[in-house]
Amino acid sequence: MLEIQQLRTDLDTVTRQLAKRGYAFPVEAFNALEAERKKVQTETQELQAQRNSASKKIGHAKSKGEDVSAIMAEVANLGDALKQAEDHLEQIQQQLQKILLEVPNLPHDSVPEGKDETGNVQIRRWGEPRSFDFAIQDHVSVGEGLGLLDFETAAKLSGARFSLMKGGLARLHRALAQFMLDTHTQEHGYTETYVPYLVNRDSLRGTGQLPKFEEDLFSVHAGGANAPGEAPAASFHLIPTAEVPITNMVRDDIVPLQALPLKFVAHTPCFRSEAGSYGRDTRGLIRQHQFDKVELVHIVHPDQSYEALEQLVGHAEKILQKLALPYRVMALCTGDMGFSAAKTYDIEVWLPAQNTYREISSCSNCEAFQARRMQARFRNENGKPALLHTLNGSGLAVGRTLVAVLENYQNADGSVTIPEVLRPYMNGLDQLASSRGQ
RNA sequence: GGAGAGAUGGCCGAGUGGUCGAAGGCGCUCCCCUGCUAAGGGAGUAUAGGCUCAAAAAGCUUAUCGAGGGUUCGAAUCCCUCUCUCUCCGCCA
Repeated sequence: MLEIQQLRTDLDTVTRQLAKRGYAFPVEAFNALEAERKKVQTETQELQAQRNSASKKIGHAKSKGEDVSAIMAEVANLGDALKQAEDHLEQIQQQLQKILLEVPNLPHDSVPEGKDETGNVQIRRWGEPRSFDFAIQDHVSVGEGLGLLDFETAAKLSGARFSLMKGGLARLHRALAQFMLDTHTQEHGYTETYVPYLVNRDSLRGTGQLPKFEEDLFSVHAGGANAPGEAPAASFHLIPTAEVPITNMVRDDIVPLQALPLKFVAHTPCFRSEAGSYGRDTRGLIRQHQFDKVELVHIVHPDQSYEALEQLVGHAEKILQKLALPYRVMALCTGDMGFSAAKTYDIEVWLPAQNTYREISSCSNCEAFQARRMQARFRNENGKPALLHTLNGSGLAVGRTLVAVLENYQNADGSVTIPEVLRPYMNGLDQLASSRGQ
């Protein structure tokens, strides 16, 4: 959410900035509502002041045993007018709020301008893609060839965009998550957290998924999807990312200055409806309704958020470096950034079967955008509450990391070498060999 | 699931219709006092808005006592709904 003051005083800048990311701010509707709001709010508050002072007088008079009928008469007609004014004001403010909640964040000055992903800018590249002297397979063929990856059964259990892993592959998946958690907690100073996978609507509003992206979420209702008479507010939503529960830890809080920065990591499943992505990445593990992710969140002093963003990306990169997986870091352009982000780096890992780099992490500084929605504050140097800055990034998407391992570490005989750093998590195993159902 | 109790400022806690944004205490800030420390005295100490203003300062004003609704000229206080916490019972991984 943007600052309403900024919209009132500097609307031109705001609309220009938003236009960079392809968002047309409804200037006229906003200005009309604002003018109306100002008028009605003043009226309402005047009426309230009248009522309050009359009521006070009645109180005084009564305590002295005086007659109050004269003052009562004075206020008699106030009620209806006041009620009407209050209702009107409420209605206007809801409309303003609706506009505000759907406006994306302003891009930081350093964000390259562009319309879509073709406008993203490569910042750096790490590692050299391995050259293969045999015909490579994609991760699906590798996994199925090993007998450890089974989409057919997953489809029977749930449907499309679900997966089933077995044996060494399931273990490798777990090993990756453990390895990531251990690295971030032991080497990067994150506090490990275990968080709810079902969250309420306030949390989703706080991080920006609601109200605009409802169709991307799965929701659940106690007692079944059609629980009679159940209000939508009583429903839960499955987290699309651990960013939601972790970041909302500080919602409605005032964090002491000396507690900053807060750095949390969590390994959670993520659930996405993938509405609107029909036909994209239908094969394999790349785009699933359910996937695991190790998420990093920073809650920081506003002066430090850009420094924190660089650190955050570095922490995610570290995982790929340890796994010796080639990647590149992209600065997303204005047109490709997510709703809440002021600046985003994507990390893209090399997938030999696709002969390209694919997103495996997205690290964003949301500045005060989420904090304002969440009323997440800290007590600043002057002892005054001020909005925090929030950042989040994948460190990394576990399923996609598994894909990268399967493809980059595959061998001619269909086996997969297990990266060094994962072997301690695999009971010393050094490769996934063609399974006879272990 | 059943029965009961509760939710008040940074914290504790008083307050059952009127001068209450809220006693008192703790904490914190500033000042005074005191060889140092400790103790003591005084003052201050919520948040988010709106309006006036070029702006700041300042002033005026509104809202907020878990959330939402209602009664009333007036609600922390009365009524309704919800959320959460605690105690006991039941069930359960």
